[in-house]
Amino acid sequence: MRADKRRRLERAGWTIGNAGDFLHLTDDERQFIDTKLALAEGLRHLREQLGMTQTQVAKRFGSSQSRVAKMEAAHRTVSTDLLLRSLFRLGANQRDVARFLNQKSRVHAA
Amino acid sequence: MRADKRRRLERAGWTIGNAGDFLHLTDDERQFIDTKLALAEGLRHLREQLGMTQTQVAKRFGSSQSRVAKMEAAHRTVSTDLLLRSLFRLGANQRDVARFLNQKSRVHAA
DNA sequence: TGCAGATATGTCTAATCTGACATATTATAG
DNA sequence: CTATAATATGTCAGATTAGACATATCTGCA
Repeated sequence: MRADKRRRLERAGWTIGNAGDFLHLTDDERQFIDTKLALAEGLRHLREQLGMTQTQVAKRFGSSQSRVAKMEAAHRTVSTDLLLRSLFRLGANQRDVARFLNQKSRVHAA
Repeated sequence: MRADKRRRLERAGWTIGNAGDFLHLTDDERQFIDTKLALAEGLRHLREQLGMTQTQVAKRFGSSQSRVAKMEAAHRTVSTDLLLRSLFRLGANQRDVARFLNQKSRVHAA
């Protein structure tokens, strides 16, 4: 992995010291992170397709813009429960979610 | 929905008074529950395929048998984060998870 | 029936997540 | 550049979830 991916993970709240540390993640932890990132990206795409701002989405969710930003960043304080519920609230269905997961992972082992 | 489904949801910890109450769930909440049930079933099938008991799985997870039982029951005190992490720990990958989601939901609107 | 292994349920405390809010950064128009 | 809308980051208190443990129920089988 290089800088771009690294930055994404760090922005997502994963405390990563360096690439070496990253490699300490077990395979299943990596897959879990990939899954979260996939859902987060799906949420962002869905919102953009709907032509909504994070603030508008937040209002619809009864949440705040900052939480929506964190959802889309797959921040560590955001659970997959929240991501899934949010996707469904924006009109996605299980098949859509499955499609997001099958999309090639955006983060690969270094 | 009928008794069997109803019982499943109740066992899963969803406080359901009656079918009418169930219908008060919004569509997105129903989809979220379906998703959780799909992951929970996937976990049970995976464990059975591996020929492991809940206790063995618990040991591997560093958790307890009771937690594993609750995972497989999609109990309300179990998050999708825990279900996903557990699936990956048992060797599933994102594609497998996506397949579980695409499996026809086992719970349908009444 | 009665025992043993497996699975299910209830409750507790610590850890994690949630929305709110303040504030910072970034992007776009004029 | 410089407003202004949009998005991102940090922190906190209240809500939810995690694992532990006790205990109950279920499932064969002698």
